[in-house]
Amino acid sequence: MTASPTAPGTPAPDADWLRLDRQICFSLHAASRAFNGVYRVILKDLGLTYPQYLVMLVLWEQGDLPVKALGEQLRLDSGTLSPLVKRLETAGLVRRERSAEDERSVRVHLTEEGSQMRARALEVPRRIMSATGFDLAEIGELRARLDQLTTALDAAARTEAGAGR
Amino acid sequence: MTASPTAPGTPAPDADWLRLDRQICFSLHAASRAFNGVYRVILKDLGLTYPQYLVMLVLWEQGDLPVKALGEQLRLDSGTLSPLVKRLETAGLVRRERSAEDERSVRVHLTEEGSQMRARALEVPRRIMSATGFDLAEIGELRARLDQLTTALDAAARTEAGAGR
DNA sequence: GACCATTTAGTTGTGCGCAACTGAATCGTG
DNA sequence: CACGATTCAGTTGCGCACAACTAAATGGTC
Repeated sequence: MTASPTAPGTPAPDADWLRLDRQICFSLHAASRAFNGVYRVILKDLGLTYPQYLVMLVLWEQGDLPVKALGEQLRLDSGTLSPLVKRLETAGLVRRERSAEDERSVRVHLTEEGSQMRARALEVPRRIMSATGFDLAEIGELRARLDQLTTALDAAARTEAGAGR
Repeated sequence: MTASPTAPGTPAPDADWLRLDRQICFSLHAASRAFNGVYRVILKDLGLTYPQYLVMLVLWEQGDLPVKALGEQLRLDSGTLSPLVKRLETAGLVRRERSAEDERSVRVHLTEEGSQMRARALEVPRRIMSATGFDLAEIGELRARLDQLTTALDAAARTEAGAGR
């Protein structure tokens, strides 16, 4: 089906590289979107998008944090986080407060409603797990691979970028 | 570091599930964005975004196709493809033509410039490969896993969706 | 204390992704 | 032939992601 169309023994010609290129990166891209689709369905009850859910997970786990710290953990910059957190605030789940010590910093606090949502979110992971059809070991293995990949890609993006920062 | 914070012998409490959940889905999400970042750097010379590059790959491989067929192969709907293809047309890489037999269908044709770009794109896969730090076998393995995951997730999204179509 | 570089959020603009919808062409069935 | 359902592309609206920028606060150095 997706097997090589190349005659046996022939080194992969450029055309095959383009095919392969599509396959690997596309697989990742497609898997990411598929995950997003499942989350969209499961999170609909909570009224959260997947990135919003990620922010809530971090807050539930670590308590109030500055936007900066959220961005570091989720690898998102203020251009993404600022409007996202603002939407969470509009939904009544968080509150933003300028830090007293450092007026540049904005801490994101959970509201009562935001804290209470955690209880309703507890079932989400299990539903996601079952949707993948993978067991814990397989997921762990895949996760390790992906993290390894991300690290390599991030490093490559910096060097490929020429005189990268 | 990311190891379980749970006391030995204790069955993972719900809190740990929320942690794990963040890790697996987040890993995939992060890897996908990291890939996108590398492509952004590498494709800048060609003036393409990653999704635009995917469309060009399909056209280089299979020749002119209706929008519908592009969407099936890339798992994208017209809401995404229509403006994307329009941008490719503005860039002079493709041409859109209503099919004569079926006036509903629009075939996407490569222009001369679009066809010629293929030669310049041939080096892209190798640069991407080297950016991943993975060899062919590892990539193939990862791809198989991801495709398996996508299939499971797509199916789950349909059934989770309640009376899903 | 004055000045400049850095840090931190936020804003703007562009593109992707998807749900929901519109409109035109086609097909099927009576 | 007529009429309703379906198919296909496109549009609208919303949210995410990121580059590039702005604005305010902070820190370091002379």
